[in-house]
Amino acid sequence: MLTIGTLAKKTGTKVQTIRYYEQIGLLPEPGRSAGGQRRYGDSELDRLSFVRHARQLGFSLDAIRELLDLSDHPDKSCAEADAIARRQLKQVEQRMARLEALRTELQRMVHECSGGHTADCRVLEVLRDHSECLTDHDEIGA
Amino acid sequence: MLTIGTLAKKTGTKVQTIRYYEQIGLLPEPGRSAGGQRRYGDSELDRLSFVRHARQLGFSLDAIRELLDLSDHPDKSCAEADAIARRQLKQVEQRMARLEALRTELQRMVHECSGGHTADCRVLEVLRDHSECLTDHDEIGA
DNA sequence: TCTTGAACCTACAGTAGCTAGAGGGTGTAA
DNA sequence: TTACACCCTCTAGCTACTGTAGGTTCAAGA
Repeated sequence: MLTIGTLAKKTGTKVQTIRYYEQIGLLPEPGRSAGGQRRYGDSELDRLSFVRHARQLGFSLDAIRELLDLSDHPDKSCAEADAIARRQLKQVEQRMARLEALRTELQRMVHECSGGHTADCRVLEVLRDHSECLTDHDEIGA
Repeated sequence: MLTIGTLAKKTGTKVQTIRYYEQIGLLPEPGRSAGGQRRYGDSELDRLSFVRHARQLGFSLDAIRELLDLSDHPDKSCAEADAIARRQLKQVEQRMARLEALRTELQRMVHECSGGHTADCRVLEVLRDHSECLTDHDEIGA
């Protein structure tokens, strides 16, 4: 039986995060010691590892909830899990494309800056005048 | 003189967001009509455009605050603005590298999925077993 | 001049995914 | 038994907004 601190160390999670996952129903309520402290077994360790790995791959907690549910029902079709992963992949690709455009413009700003006074700063100038912008950014957020 | 709604349309910002920027001190308090409604001039339009453009490039509101301050002092050295932009560029490059790794693993998951039952789903299997993971992910978040 | 309806106002709550702190209780080894 | 690391709950905070409730103002048309 593991304490919450041990589970945290084993999974690279903060203690508060584990309690948070329990609170939002991502992890089941664990058993408790006589004094009321949480005690975990291997199944909880596996479940939390699953969650952390999925988080590291950028899945949202909602998506992870779906994936966990699928994982709990081995007879269900795999198609749904596949769809979630594809959706995630698409999001990652979109974000990459967006960052690519940002990188280009930031590089331009930085390379053109000659290092004088802010009055002539290319960085500020580019920010001031959107029309100089080579790329279109409809959406905000990386 | 522009109403807040017109300013919002011209800059592609939501009305609430403009009020929020004012609240956190990113935009100055504007003049008001006799009835108490906000009225904006060209300087506010420029300032908000600057903010939006910087946001679109992924700068944080804190970074934008610094950039605005520099922009307000044309005699200051450009070096600081340059440093902020370089920091941002670095962040973008780091995020891209991270997304690249995620994309690789997601592609692997998706390509290996044969479409049967979740019991044999590669997607879930990969998530379950971190040791199969080709990449290291210390940090969470794109 | 009056009315209508869109646009405005403030204040507060909610979003994701945690993280930190206060103030107190538990578990274990010396 | 005492020390001390660890655990508990509860609440608030973070970023950058977004939405809602309940009420007021403005400008155009009758």
